[in-house]
Amino acid sequence: MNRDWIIDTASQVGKTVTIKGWVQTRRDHGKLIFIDVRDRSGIIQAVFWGGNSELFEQATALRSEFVVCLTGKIQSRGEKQINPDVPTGTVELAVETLEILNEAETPAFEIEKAAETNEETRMKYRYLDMRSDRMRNNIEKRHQIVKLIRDELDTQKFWEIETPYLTKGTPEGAREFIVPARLQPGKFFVLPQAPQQFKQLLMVGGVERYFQIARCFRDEDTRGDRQAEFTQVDMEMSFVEQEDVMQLNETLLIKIVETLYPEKRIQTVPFPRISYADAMEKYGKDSPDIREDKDDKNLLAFCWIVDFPMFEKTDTGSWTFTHNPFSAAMPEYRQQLRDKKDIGDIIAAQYDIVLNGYEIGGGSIRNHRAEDLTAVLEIMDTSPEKIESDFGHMLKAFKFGAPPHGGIAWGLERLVMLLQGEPSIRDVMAFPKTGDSRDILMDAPSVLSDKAIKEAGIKIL
RNA sequence: GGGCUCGUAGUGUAGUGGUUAUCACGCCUCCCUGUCACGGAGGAGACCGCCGGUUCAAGUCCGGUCGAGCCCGCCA
Repeated sequence: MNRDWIIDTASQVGKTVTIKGWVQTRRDHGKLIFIDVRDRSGIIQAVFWGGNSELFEQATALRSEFVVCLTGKIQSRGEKQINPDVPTGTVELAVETLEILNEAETPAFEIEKAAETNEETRMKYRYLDMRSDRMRNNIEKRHQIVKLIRDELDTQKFWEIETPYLTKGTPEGAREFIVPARLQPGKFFVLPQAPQQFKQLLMVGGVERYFQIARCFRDEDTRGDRQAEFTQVDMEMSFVEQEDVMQLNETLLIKIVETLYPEKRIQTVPFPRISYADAMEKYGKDSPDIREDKDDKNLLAFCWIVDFPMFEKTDTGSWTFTHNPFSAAMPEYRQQLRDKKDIGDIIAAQYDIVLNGYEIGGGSIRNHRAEDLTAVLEIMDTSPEKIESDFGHMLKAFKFGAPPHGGIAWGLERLVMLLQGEPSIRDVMAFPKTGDSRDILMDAPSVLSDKAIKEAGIKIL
């Protein structure tokens, strides 16, 4: 590829290079023009000297965000001309040729001032926002975190497997996005709120160790730390107990911080473990912020929340699960679950990972025996017909030699948000949605044609 | 479903119910050979989100609406 990265030029004095990027600023001194050129890697000062040359005339026409290809020689700057604030501040590009690859209208906001610009404008012009240091750094760091996770889980013998996005609705939990099934009029797929059932079926399938960087969809109201569409680092393992899952994940989180955020300090290692009851009593929430100094930008206080009650009473007095129906009881409570005795006292083999007051993940050991899952559903007074229609496929699968298994899922954006010190998960997503889950860049959702609606087999009320 | 905050040139903002709506950045023209937040001179750009009401008079007060954000509910 015929281009040199700007960041590399700092050590390339004397070399003739080809730089491609965007014009960040222009400082026109009449017979001397400086152009700061930006690519993904950095910024370099390009110099055009005087007179009436054709090259100089071209440089006069350059404006903010023009896309250019520059060739020339990297030269070191005079001592008084060094800019210590820029990585390439000791060198500059003596331009020999300039090609304008594309012109640009005046940007909707100054790229260098994106941080002060209204978020609505930033989202509408996300492709401009992304050119800012802040957003580029967030996107790059997110990539590096995901890559580290992939590499690490690969060495731990995990397989990355994609599970369907067109799937079956789940009976409880978050409201789901629905997708009309054209070939089965009147029937619908839903988009998964999590790959939960599929990853358990992978365990039945003998995969043993699975992970996925999985997109999940929940049609609920949003928050600064919740989007309708988000990404989970989802994993599941066979032949493990709670301790194994927690250890592996703790090690992985520590490795991410130590490798990619060496300036940050983890408050306590191993991560403290707090029972659900203690967390509620002491902090009033199950995602406590246990930082000693909440003003310390480099302090990361991880903790595990454990010993969740398996069931809680609903408003109507019946039992419901606190997490999901697939969670198993702690080993010492498994007989009690089958006997359906003292239901409110049963502790689940369930764990949440919390960072600086945010739940960044949660998981459990699952019921791998059909009778245990059935017991959970019966405790909740689920009718035999509903058990069969909603969970029959899982119960059936479990009867064909399902291994003991368990797993966890992280909210990737929340983790990246906290590591990057951003106030919202929108800031670590390339194309986030607004508070009412609209995409103001693409203008979605949008009205469909009558033909498309008819083909989908649906009617608009 | 509910509560709260905000909406003024391209961007960020100032603006006691009273004349021609403030400032900075950006933009345009001209000048400038070492700037890097370049500098200098000049210029354009707003009908104050939208609709209605109160008032002699509304950017300012009231109601509604649209849009953005925060929070509660919700998020197995």
